[in-house]
Amino acid sequence: MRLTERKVAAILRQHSYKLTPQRRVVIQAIASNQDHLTPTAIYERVHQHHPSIGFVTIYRTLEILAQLGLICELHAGGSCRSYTISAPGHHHHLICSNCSRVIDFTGCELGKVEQDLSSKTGFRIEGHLLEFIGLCQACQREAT
Amino acid sequence: MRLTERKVAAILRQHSYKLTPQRRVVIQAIASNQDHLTPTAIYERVHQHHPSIGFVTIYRTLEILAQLGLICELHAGGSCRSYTISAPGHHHHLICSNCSRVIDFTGCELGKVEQDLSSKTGFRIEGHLLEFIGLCQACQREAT
DNA sequence: TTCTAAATGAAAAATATTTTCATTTAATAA
DNA sequence: TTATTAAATGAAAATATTTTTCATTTAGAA
Ligand SMILES: [Mn+2]
Ligand SMILES: [Mn+2]
Ligand SMILES: [Zn+2]
Ligand SMILES: [Zn+2]
Repeated sequence: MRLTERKVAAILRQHSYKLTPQRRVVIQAIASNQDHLTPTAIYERVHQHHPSIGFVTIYRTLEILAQLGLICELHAGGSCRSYTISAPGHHHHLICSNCSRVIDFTGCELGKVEQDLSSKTGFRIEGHLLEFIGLCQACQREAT
Repeated sequence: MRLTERKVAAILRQHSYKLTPQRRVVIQAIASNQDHLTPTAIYERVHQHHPSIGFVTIYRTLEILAQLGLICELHAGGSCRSYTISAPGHHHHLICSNCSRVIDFTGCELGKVEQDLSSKTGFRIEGHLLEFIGLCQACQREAT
């Protein structure tokens, strides 16, 4: 799904959000970059050409765009850092995007993928994190 | 690897770290819990029985324990939240634990795993994040 | 015991994120 | 157009998270 201005405008309007110059600029900053940008990185890029745009607008815009599915949010939510006893490098989570419940599961088959990647990239792979995001049963019901 | 007090003591000593009462308590808090605990959650648990322990000690202790591989750190590093253009729910990263470089890769085979999980748990799965952690070639060399 | 490198807690600094509120503006309909 | 108004903005303050600094205490070795 290329993220054309037209499309963004339509989707925003559908939800009675306005397409403001500030939002255009934020979208442009994200769309024109392959990397994952932190709010601060986005702010800095935007700020160069539009010094009047503040941090608050960045945060608010990101929240809306992510909610509408126009951009994708990784490792979201306040402080997402956490600790657990060492199960060295194997983590498998099933996360409910609504209620944030986390279920651990076992039995992933990533050995093959891991080897391929390792030989292709030269990385010495030490562990992995596999997270599925979705809606738990309770939250599916609740969503009517 | 059960995390016995004896073992922890040995490993700490090996690296000329001291085994202090505060560290005992933090380790105990993490080891006695299945969940992933944020620094704040750990602080709160510890604080109930040992109100004199401060936040700084928690943070410092977590850093050391993680570095020694005694505990496992998830979604680490300051602000780990970031945004990218929508590739709905598919994310595959190869992350260097030393220099933090992130490489995207394609072609994971998770359909089967996803279906199994879905039918086992009732989750409606909408996306996933697969991250391999390791050392990139450059950092392997550097580590001599 | 004595000694000392390492650890601690308090406070402050640095970041990151959210809330509040007065003002401005995009979109729509006269 | 112009008027209307719900939505958006920016500044500032409030909150939350993480790191740094430093004077004091302590674990562990001798
Ligand atoms: Mn886990
Ligand atoms: Mn990615
Ligand atoms: Zn749920
Ligand atoms: Zn590297």
